Amino acid sequence: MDEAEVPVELARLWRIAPESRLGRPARLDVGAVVDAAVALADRDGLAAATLPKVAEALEVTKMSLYRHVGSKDELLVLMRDAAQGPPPASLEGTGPWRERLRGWAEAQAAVLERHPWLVRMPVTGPPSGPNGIAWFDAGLRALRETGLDWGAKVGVVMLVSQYVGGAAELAQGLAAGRGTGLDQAAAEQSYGRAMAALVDPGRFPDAAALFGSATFEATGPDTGGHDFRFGLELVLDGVAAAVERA
Amino acid sequence: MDEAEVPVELARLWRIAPESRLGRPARLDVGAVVDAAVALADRDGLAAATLPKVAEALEVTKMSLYRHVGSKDELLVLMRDAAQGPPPASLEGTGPWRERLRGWAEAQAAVLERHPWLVRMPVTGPPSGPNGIAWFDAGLRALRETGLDWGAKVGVVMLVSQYVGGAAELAQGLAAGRGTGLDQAAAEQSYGRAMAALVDPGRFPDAAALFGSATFEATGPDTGGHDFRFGLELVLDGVAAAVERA
DNA sequence: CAAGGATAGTATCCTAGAGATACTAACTGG
DNA sequence: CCAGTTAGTATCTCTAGGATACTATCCTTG
Repeated sequence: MDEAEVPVELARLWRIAPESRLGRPARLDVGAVVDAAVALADRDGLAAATLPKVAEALEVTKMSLYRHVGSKDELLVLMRDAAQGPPPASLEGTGPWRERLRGWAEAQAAVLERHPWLVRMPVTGPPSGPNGIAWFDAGLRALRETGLDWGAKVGVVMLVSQYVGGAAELAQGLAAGRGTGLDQAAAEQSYGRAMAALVDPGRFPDAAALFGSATFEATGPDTGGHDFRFGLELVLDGVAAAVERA
Repeated sequence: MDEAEVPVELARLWRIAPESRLGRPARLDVGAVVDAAVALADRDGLAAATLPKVAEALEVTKMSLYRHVGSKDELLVLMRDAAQGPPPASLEGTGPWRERLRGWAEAQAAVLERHPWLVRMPVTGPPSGPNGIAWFDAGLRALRETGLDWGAKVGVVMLVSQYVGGAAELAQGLAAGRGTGLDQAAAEQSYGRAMAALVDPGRFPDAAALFGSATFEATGPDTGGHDFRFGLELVLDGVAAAVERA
């Protein structure tokens, strides 16, 4: 635990305070800045979490934020870890790996529903914050009894995580379209109609058949959840095949 | 094929020219703008594809671009479709669905390698451009003989596509870290060391065990390809389970 | 063959964000 | 009480996206 080797950004992520009692006492700290930014993103989307707006929310000038976060990109990393939060205690229990991994995926989906902007955030690398690590750890723990090697476990955890993120992104994409008078049904109908006009059955036989089918007309609000389950079970089936092989 | 109902942005995506011979003839067209933007993104990343820079590359003022693309966001959509290009002819052949879907995924991975910035582009909805539709169509065609219903086929195609994108994103994230003198091995070693210092085996037993293992030290340049195959086969196993059920 | 309408491209403005620099303010320990 | 240390401020620059009002160039029609 030699913390001297840890770079500054990681120290901030893990909230390792230098504990210096010198100089002017701070009104702000990393947590306050990040919380304010997360609150803004929750309310008005990721684009609203700008340095000027965060500063205004904290009643402070923009530049003072740089005392605590280093850069906008670093703020984004901090925001992700903070918004994720720790994995819920309900994942602690024991049980068959499939149930546990399913629960893990659903818990992550719940987080993404609470903070929709998390989905659009660029992934800059492997998890490195305390909460990111905690989720990662929980995912690995679900696979503990499977006999998979480390590489496979990592692959499985990232695959499931990717799936959850992709599904959330898709759900959000479908849910967008309201806002300027068009409700979701109208948006989808207009998409379907335009596609029907553009997709030539000669060039794109299968796609045209899809758009010709009733698939894009009967999508109610519950479909998202149903589709999510379907894909998740598919992924879990794939994991099961790997587990049986090991 | 009533093209009157198609909104302007879709008309531009599909290159449906209004064919008006009136007025001053254009030096530019949608294709030229998009190609220039793609070239910039290929060379210097997505952030380099700004309206001023595209305009400079075309020796034209920034504002003239708005005659052809409508907005920056629309340009991004156009760029995606253009960069994807049509799916390769090699996917046309027939064969068992698993081989075909695998080939489809690999072809898509190749596109993402050629245009790395595609990975980071926000997904704004279902595919709507000609190339996006063509890829989608090819994916559906690979599943034609599986007996899956439309909803399942769509889910499978999107799942595989998501997987490819996620894997590419991960590969890029790992490949970043060079640039300021640190080569990849050094970056990974430094990441591993910092994590080893921060991840408390008491709080995060499985993650700590992972970082303690040799997993993060033995990753050569070929590992990406290997991991990609592993995850892809996993996904295909899941699809196989769904196909057998149908 | 000249208007005049239609379209392409330009010049100039504004807003907003990220960040650099140089400053002032507040505290603490010698 | 003062010198060093740290927190927050004021002001400036650069870059980007976009709005508006203009000029340039061409085709068509009278």
